[in-house]
Amino acid sequence: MREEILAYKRERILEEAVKLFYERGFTGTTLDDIATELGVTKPFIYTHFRGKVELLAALCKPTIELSLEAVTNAAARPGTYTERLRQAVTDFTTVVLHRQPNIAIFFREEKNLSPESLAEINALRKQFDHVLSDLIARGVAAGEFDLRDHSLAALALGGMISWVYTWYRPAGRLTIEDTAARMADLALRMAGARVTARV
Amino acid sequence: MREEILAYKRERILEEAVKLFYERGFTGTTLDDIATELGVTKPFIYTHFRGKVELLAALCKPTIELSLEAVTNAAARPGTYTERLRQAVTDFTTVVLHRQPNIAIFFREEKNLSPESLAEINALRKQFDHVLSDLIARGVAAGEFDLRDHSLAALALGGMISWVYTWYRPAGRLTIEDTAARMADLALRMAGARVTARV
DNA sequence: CAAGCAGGCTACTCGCGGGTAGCCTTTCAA
DNA sequence: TTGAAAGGCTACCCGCGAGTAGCCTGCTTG
Repeated sequence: MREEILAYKRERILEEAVKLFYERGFTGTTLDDIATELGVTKPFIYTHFRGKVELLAALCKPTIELSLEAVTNAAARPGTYTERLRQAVTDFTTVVLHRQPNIAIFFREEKNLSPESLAEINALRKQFDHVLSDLIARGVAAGEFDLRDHSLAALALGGMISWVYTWYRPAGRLTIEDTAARMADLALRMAGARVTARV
Repeated sequence: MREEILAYKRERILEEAVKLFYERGFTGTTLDDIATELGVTKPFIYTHFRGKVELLAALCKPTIELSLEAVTNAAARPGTYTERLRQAVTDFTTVVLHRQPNIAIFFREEKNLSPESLAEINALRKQFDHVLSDLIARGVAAGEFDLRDHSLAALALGGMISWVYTWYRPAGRLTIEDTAARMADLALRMAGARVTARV
């Protein structure tokens, strides 16, 4: 019970930090701003986090982990490589869109992370690229995709999807599900997969 | 002559600012850092720029303008839409890669721009998306491309290319020209263009 | 009811860095 | 040779915000 309350407080702090960092930037947000928004004072935050940069890491890392999991699980599931890639892109897009602020903050505020946190996160990103690239390579080997440079394709594909954090608007004409599905169609087409819908 | 020297000094300041903002971030760089790197002192910078944020705007805006010009010129040139899209993607990628630090700084430090500068730049970006989206739409209408949602395709395509600023390494295995050419191939494939090379 | 403690707040410190006032030096013209 | 202006530097100010010391309150337990 006490543990749960502690965890809840942590969550609330992070929630508000995400909102403000997203709107005003990391340096544009003070700990007092966050505290005020929560109806508490600055020292309260220090009972839950070591400092401002730890806050930043705590809101970036789990999101990158989720992204990695999404593609890893999709790549490992049974089925054709086409199906797996569709799943990977769909799930990754979904993560990006559900965590849009966190993703945006990470890419913008990378330089404000501690070297240690950044190294950890970059290791995850490297894995991410590897898993995706590998999935595509196996699809090519199986004759499902038509590509010479699977590494480049993985980067292009990862970029196309990551980029949605810059333009997606929840109030816009596309839902998260629509967007994810269409990204998957575009991705399969880019990979040169045989059976593709008209996007 | 005096004008030229003035312009040269401005350029040198910007050059060093780009380098440091790229490596350490906008907030992580002090005006003293830039001055020291140039072998001058802080007030020297103030004889050429109003302040730190003006420096930031001065190094972002022209780069976005170049990007817009690249796609605008390509879209307006004669030839098939396939040729025009290839040109647009090639040229835009080339701009991004030649101005990689500037592009990176813009996307990271957007929140540190003055509202006025940001509004100006965002107007350019909106034009950019419109030109690209329109080019694709006309290609579809002409039967050259096969897409239902040209706006989404433009965003996906723009993202795929913009994203290269995050991963391209000048010392890596691909030259700027190679990268641009392959991006163009991927883009045409994504657009569903008829004649496409194996990427 | 007293003692102790957890949790949070008030009220500070202090370094950093953007921005500036005013001086000094060098150059050029008369 | 002197005067003046341009260009840059020294030396400062000052606000801001991260981080902290120590107090206060109210709840729990004996």
